[in-house]
Amino acid sequence: MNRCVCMENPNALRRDAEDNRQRLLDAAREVFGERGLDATLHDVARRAGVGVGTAYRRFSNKEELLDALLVQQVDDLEAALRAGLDDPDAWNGMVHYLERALAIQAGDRAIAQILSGRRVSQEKHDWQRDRLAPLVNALAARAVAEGVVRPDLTGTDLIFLQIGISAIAGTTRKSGYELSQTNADDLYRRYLWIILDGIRADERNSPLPVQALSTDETHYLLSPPQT
Amino acid sequence: MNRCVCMENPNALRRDAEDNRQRLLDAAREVFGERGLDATLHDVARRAGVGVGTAYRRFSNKEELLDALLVQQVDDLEAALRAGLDDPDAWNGMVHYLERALAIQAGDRAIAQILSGRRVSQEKHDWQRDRLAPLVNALAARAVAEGVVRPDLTGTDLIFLQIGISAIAGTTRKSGYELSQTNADDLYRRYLWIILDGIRADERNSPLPVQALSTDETHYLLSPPQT
DNA sequence: ACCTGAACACCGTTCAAGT
DNA sequence: ACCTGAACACCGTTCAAGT
Repeated sequence: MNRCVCMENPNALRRDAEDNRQRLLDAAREVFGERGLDATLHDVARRAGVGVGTAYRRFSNKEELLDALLVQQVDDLEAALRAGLDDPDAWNGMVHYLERALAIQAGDRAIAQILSGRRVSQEKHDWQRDRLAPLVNALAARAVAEGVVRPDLTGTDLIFLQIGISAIAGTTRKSGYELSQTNADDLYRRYLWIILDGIRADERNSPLPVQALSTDETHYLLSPPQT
Repeated sequence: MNRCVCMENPNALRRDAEDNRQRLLDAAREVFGERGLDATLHDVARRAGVGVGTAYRRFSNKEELLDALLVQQVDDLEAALRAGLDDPDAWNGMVHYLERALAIQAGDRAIAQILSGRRVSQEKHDWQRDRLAPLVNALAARAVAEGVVRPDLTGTDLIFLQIGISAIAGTTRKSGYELSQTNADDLYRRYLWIILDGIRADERNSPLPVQALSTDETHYLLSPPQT
């Protein structure tokens, strides 16, 4: 019996339930990471070695489970952002953040699909505004202040550009077969670097035709109120 | 009776069948354009005013129907490419092509979804290689030859960059509600222009970390042999 | 409390029955 | 020939029955 555990935290799951929850998360990360969002909850449950019903007892639906995975990724992104801000050089910090963020996204098919347009959860996306947004904004603002990027660059620009590159990475992600010399898995970095050249401060930069979105508008766009 | 028609072209569909085919294509363009790839064939058939079975008599499956829509879009893209090549100014021709191509893609949710990563048909994608690829390659090669873009730019780069921007457009495509001042529908153009600055010839351009893919490799990646 | 798997609804696809 | 819609399989989700 685990009375003490219960007394310490009355909300804690029973140990077997907690085990199953973790097993489901692990299985989900594998299955969705490999096969993308179209993978089946039946498959996830099978890989986790539990019944489908158990998945639905721990997560109210498929989206909730994906959301839980997203939260883990957001932890990683937050770490990457903080590392970027810690870099004494504003440009290097931004570049390293983008490299790291995209490596995370490119390695997980489901994440890439979500970021490149497929809606998932409508709620719970406070994460972006509350946790990541101030950090990306700071990263962009510092680079602007030091004059290393074009003066009209914003944090939301970085988000949208990440979305674009992530879509490219999702397309080039090899589905099993080998490609001649070039490693297609890294191809997205070519476009990251082209975009970095477009971001860099340069008197030849053209004035942009459309204003950037504010953080709130971006948040609203990426996770609109439920239908 | 339509004996003459039959004699002229023995493969022609009966008039009612041809009508239904067109009705299905129109309905499909509307439904998929509005709601994206997740829209139902039942819905398309209903909007077209025919039974589901009819859809399956004209198109062997959902992918085939989407393919038929793609073919129409490819006609438009080809026209945009030819117009770009006809422009006496290499840079303007390329920019106008990209603007036009992205306007087409941004206006259709299904197209944007397809381009930003969701696989559709495995066959029939000879179109890209056979019809569009030589034209994009020529557009890029001319700009390189005239020294208006970075010397390492290829036609396949334009394709992948389009994919990225298209993903951004798909994300910002408003789903019904208004956004303050900025028109979110046009936001993708902001990123097109940032990318154009990254593409433009400039001695400060950084060497790219990854080689471009050849046309054949790109084709292989975008429409691999069947599983 | 929690677990399981049969059962239901929905959508892609097929096919027997109609014209 | 072509059209139709009921019918089947598959996957998301629920729930009665078991521990």
